[in-house]
Amino acid sequence: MLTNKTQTTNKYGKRVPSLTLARLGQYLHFLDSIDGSGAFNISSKAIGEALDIKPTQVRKDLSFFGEFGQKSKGYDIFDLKKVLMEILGLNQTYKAAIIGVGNLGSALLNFKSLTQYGFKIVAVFDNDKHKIGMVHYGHKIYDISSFKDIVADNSIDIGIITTPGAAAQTVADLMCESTIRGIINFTTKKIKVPSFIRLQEVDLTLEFFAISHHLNLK
Amino acid sequence: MLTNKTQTTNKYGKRVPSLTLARLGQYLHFLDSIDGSGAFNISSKAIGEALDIKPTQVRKDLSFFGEFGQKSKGYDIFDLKKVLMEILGLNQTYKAAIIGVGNLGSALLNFKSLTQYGFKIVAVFDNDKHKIGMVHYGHKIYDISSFKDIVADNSIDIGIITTPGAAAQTVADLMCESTIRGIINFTTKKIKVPSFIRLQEVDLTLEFFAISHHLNLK
DNA sequence: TAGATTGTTAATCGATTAACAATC
DNA sequence: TAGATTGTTAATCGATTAACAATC
Repeated sequence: MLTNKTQTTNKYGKRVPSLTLARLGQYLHFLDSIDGSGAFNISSKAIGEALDIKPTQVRKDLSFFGEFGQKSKGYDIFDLKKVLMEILGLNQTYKAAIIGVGNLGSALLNFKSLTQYGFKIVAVFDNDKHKIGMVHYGHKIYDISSFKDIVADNSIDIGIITTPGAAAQTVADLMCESTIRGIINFTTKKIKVPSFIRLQEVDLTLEFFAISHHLNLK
Repeated sequence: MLTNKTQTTNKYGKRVPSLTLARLGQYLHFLDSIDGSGAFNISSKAIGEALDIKPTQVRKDLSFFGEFGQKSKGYDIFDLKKVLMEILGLNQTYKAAIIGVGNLGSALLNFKSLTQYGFKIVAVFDNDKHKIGMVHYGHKIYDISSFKDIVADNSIDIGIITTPGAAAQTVADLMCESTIRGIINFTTKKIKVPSFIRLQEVDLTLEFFAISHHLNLK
């Protein structure tokens, strides 16, 4: 979940709120969606209106990284997209491994947006004897016991945890001793990792709870 | 994504930050995980340590809704679970519809945690002629054109959008004219809904961007 | 009693936003 | 020039946290 808890520091040493980071991603999505519509420039006002964000917030977010606009013209769509992709580290590709080939793991395996932005799933693991060895959507499912070797051989950057919650910490520990430097945990169990690992916890049930809480008030 | 943007008001009229709401869900998950371990009480300190949250934050979050602890003892695990479930509206069941039977839609269809907490998927829709009529994990896939009737007949509460982004707003509009009062949008396209609808936007690519941004700095 | 732990107050911290000078 | 829009400053707003009295 993208909260304002974790912060990063940009290349100039400035602290960047992680909510800013989340919004930069939204800006990129929006620019992608209007690209090719004929317009060349866009204002912070227009971006803000589309995304329900104040224009000052848009400009402030960008100001952490430089000056990219032109007074009275706004931002060049193509240039801003390039800038955002650079900020978000999307000017290179990343190798990811999925651990836990359930429904969610399979969904991520086929998630087109990931490929589009340069995230490549290069290995898939499970501990279920019935699944190991199977070819699943073009990916051979490996035994979790061969995790260390395969991750090292492929110098994998990102680990995706889609196991049952009970296995999350064990899997995370395994990842932390490998080349993996970023982890996305899709289980409802919080995990602990050393500070040199970037961790994103994505708990989908919390999104449903926010809805049920709200509906229940009525 | 659970940000601190949307707020709700509790039954006493107090404003509740939505980050508080997200944490309440985490507390519940944690209590679920230690339930049956033999302990009867737990302190805010212990909850905080497990979830990497300050004990004062835990107590503050709970204080929006009442006083549930006992001085020098902490909280009764069973009682606190009950309280959290009530706050989160989990003392009843909800009927949900999924629109878009791709990989993510299928994953949610089989998401055990949802059933566990009382979210029941009662109808599944798509606009793909090849999918319509098929029985998918026990659910017949309906034509999106029959959406209005089926949602009304089943008085569905929650709409889950797992279509391609391009269809998100159209689908959302359809939902807003139905009995649906809560929407979860899994596409990367932001949608607009009237203020009486609770909207949760879940953009999974943003979680990957947070990782790539971080790895790219190194 | 001493120790543990609550609930709440007040201080601090950080993020958002209004205002505005600069300028294309 | 007048209008549009930037980048930044300073004010505001809101969330987190330290401190502590209360009390089991």
